[in-house]
Amino acid sequence: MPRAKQKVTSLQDLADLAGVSRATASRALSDSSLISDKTKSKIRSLAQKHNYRINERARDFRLKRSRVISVVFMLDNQSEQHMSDPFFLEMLGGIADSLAQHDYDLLLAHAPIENVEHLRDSRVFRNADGVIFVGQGEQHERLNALALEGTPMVIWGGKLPDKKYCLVGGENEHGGYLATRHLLKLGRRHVALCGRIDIPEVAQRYRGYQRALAEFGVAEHADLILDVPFDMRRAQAVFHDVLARRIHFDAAVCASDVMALSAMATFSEAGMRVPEDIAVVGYDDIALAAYSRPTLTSVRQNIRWAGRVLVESVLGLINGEQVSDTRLASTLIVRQSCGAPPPPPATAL
Amino acid sequence: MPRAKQKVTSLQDLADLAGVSRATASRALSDSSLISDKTKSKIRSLAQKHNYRINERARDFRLKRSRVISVVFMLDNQSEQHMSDPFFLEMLGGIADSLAQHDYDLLLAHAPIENVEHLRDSRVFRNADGVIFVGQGEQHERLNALALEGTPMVIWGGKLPDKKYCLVGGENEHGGYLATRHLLKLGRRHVALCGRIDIPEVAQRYRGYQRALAEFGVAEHADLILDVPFDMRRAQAVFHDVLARRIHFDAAVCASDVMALSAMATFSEAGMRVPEDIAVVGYDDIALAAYSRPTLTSVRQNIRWAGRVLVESVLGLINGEQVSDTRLASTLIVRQSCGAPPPPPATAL
DNA sequence: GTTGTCCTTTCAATCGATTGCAAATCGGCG
DNA sequence: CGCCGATTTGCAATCGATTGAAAGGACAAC
Repeated sequence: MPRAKQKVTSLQDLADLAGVSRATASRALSDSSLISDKTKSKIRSLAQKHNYRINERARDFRLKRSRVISVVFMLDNQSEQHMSDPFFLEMLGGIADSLAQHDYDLLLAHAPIENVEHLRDSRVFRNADGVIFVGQGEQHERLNALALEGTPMVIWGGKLPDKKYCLVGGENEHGGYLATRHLLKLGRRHVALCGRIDIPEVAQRYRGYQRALAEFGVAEHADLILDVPFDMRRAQAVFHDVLARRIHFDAAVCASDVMALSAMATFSEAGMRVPEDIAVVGYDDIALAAYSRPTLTSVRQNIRWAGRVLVESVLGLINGEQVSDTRLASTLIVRQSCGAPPPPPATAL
Repeated sequence: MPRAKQKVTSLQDLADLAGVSRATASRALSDSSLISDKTKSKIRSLAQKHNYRINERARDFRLKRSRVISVVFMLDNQSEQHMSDPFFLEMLGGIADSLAQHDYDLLLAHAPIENVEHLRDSRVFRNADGVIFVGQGEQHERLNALALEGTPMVIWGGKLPDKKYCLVGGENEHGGYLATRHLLKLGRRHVALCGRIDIPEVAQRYRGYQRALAEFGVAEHADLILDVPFDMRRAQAVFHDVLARRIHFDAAVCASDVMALSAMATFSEAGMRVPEDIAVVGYDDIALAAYSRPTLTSVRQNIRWAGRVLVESVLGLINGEQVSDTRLASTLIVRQSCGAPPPPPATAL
């Protein structure tokens, strides 16, 4: 009958109850080999009976750790911070679940892709044992500098030659290749690539795009490399502009599903038929992609797994382990019709 | 020239540097009236010069607070936790921004709608100064009990008569009314209501639905009240089933945009024309709603503002203030065509 | 010179844990 | 009984801040 007479809140209370010292109680609970089994079990059962729970904040303070990991989303919008892509939610869900499993808290933050410097002295770095960046933006150099300062740090993004940080990323080259090849196989010969080439992940997909073109003997055309931002509104503006400039293309590889949906809407708005006139392929395979009309073909990466890997990598760094980079597989999901493939594994939080 | 000779990490270091005691340094930094201006400015400039930052964890420990607010998403899926709705991301973004502004951390968690009990003894409650619940699920009683235990707690949801907790919610009755009236005005007479009536928010919208029907002299039909879960996959199954049962309806009010998109896809998959045969109205007005074909009419609530209000309410409770409930306005967004209204304010994180 | 007042500053306890080292206890053996 | 070594437990410092109470100093009045 676990009925507490009076609240046992501190280790001292528990120790008093057991008639031992605080030190003994502490060691008993942490299963130190210094304590006899008899004492251990006595203290443990008392703790249970009085519903004692260690004050984690006190312990963390003493041990000079925080059990907090900061998660920084790098957003490509200069002025206002926008984060409307379900991709982020899926990634966040994967990270959050995994952190919870390891008894870590998560501190959510965002940074504009053009400057992470202000994070250095913020809670993001000061109050956390480690940091996960989602996206590199254009901050490669600054991220390198931050990594060298010692805070354990892992980044989701694309590999750059001189990187000093631990990286987790998808097979972007392969993904770009798959998407492009898919369209070429369908007979398209004027395939646009939409995204910001100065973002490492997109740059890699661009290489895959080039490889596919080469394989099919199709010449690359500079006009078809479109600098489209991830932000929905601004993406739409760019697509409008592209149409206005009467650039001729019959297919588009987009850097995200949201971008693809945005493209599809803009194109059909302008009177073109999708996919008859312009076929579109997205990236990420978000759950909603299955519900668009026409349904969206997309390159899937296992984002939830990516979250788990990011967490395990940063915890490894915290424990002083040698952590190597990880590359996650990319697969092309071709959707025939809405009902056919069941909606992809939805984002669990 | 802010050049630190040796690291000044603790208050003690700073005090030594200034030739005062730790107590004086502490008071100087917190602007206590006990300290003379001269001393204050001396200590402050020293702190600046040596780049001293207070150890927040130590302070929080001393002050027995955590500066963490838990955010719990209540999900309606029994088995696996799914959270694919961009609505959550928008809400989370609003909450996260607002918490950051007040220098609070956020601890992300989820709970199945059928049981929040396990949270009681988890970090969610033990390590946080307050808790925000997004959704009530079917946990009204348990939430009441938790609220009475003393942890500051605010809930996003629908008002229930005997609630003991602080509530923030939308004008659900009005929203349901607007959506239904919109369809009735278009001449539809067999309007289905899709959602789970046992969830308070949906129950309120149902009342608005009834009011609109009554206003147009349309009889309510029990067959048209469809028990559709929020989860995309399961929603789709229900819509399939409804079609199989040959229930006749020419319009649907859905409890979320994701549900509406799911409905539209299923219906057109089955050969019906949307909106000619079945018109659909969603709820939340997520950014992607503007990009669906046909575009989705939806009821908008200002979710980012809701996040801010939730945060301010829970902080108010923490400060011992009397905090009253808040109701946010709902407006119907009728979309004519994709490009016409610019995409709604995207979700900022 | 002594006393009283007011303004500053310091002393020292405290929050709840961990841990190196010293001390106590125990059992066994000469 | 005394001693020894091994095992078990306790002492006390420590992490970095806050804060009530006491002490110190300056200055004016008596």
